[in-house]
Amino acid sequence: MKNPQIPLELLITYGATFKEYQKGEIIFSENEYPNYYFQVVSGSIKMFNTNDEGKEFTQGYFLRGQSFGEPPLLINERYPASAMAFQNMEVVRVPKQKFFQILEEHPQIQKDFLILMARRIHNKATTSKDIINQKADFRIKAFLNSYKKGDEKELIPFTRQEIANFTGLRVETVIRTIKNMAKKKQLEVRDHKIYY
Amino acid sequence: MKNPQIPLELLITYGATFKEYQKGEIIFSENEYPNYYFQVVSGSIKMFNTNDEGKEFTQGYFLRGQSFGEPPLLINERYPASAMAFQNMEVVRVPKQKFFQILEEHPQIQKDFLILMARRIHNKATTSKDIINQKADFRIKAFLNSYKKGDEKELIPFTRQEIANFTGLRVETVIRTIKNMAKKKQLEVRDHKIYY
DNA sequence: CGGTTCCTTGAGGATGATCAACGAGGGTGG
DNA sequence: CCACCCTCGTTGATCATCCTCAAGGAACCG
Repeated sequence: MKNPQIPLELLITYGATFKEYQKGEIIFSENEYPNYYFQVVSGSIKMFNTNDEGKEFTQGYFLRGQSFGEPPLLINERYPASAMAFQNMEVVRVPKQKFFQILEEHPQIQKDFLILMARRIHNKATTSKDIINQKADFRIKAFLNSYKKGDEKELIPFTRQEIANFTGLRVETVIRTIKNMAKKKQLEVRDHKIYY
Repeated sequence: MKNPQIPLELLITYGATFKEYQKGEIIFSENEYPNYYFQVVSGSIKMFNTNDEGKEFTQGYFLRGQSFGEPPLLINERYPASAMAFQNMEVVRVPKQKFFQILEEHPQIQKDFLILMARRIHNKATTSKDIINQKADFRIKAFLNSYKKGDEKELIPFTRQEIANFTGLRVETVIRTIKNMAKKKQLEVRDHKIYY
């Protein structure tokens, strides 16, 4: 695990336990009260909401080394979204009180969390403005840009459904829009795979 | 100023300066790099984005005592949105380096900021899910709920345009939807004023 | 090879956007 | 006090984008 939010060894000294999840399993659900601090050991998770009509909205993905679900823990509120294993994966967790204790006893870690939270807000503000009030192709471009690593054209490892869930669009709209973008040379589709 | 994020006296010992803005004046703009830590002394500000077609999206309002624009400051990034005086108002500000110094020298304040950032994320996650993927009346209800203080029916102090900017809708849509909600007794409109 | 997941296409529909006027109320200066 | 202006609210008509529904097709995996 590279650059874990909190080193595993440290977590272990505070009584951390490890747990495996199969792809699709729920780690916690919207509206529950948090009891643990979580970190991804391997694999990744998806944070998401489901609306009245069953349509899903993806708040974000969390990869190996990243912590997730801390804000509600810090402010004693219910989870605003659910967390699901996006692949077979492993998490490490410590009980709430232990987490607070870690923050107290390790000022540098507390500071790291302040920076992390700031980064998350920045991210969410950017994502919001890129989705709300924007046309389908703009939303998709914003998504692709944010998940792109380098400058070269690269394979986008998300299904059209996943892109739809993240951008607040429907699969069919994503398919048609992407086709259009390909026609305008804004991206490439080879073998149903998207390169951007 | 009640419950200011950082007490004014303390800010002053770190060289804070005060500045007044007229309603509509810009305090900082999207894409600029931050140089100051800001706090509202009186009045309020609006954080917002403008899209290609000039349509505005309101990220949030910040009232007296609240700090704003800290996340980009903490992570050395550009502002993702602009800040404008929503009324005639006053801010207090300290230079970036002084702000970091305050955090270093006052652990309790650093902790307060961690909590504050967590609260903001929680808020943004909630707002996102209430806007993206939702129908007009749901968006408006979510907005009204979030800005409502008590349990009694109360006057909503926002224009329809402001509601539109916050919910990602158009004024006309807000007007028509509110009219409809009034017909369904979900709120009241007397003298053009909204009670909810 | 069969099942599962993902992708695709077309037709039709609905919600919200756009455009163009106009109305209402409040404040200001003559 | 009245006229004017400015901001905000309102309405109707038309339009566009995206959604919905329904039906297959393609790719991949065990």
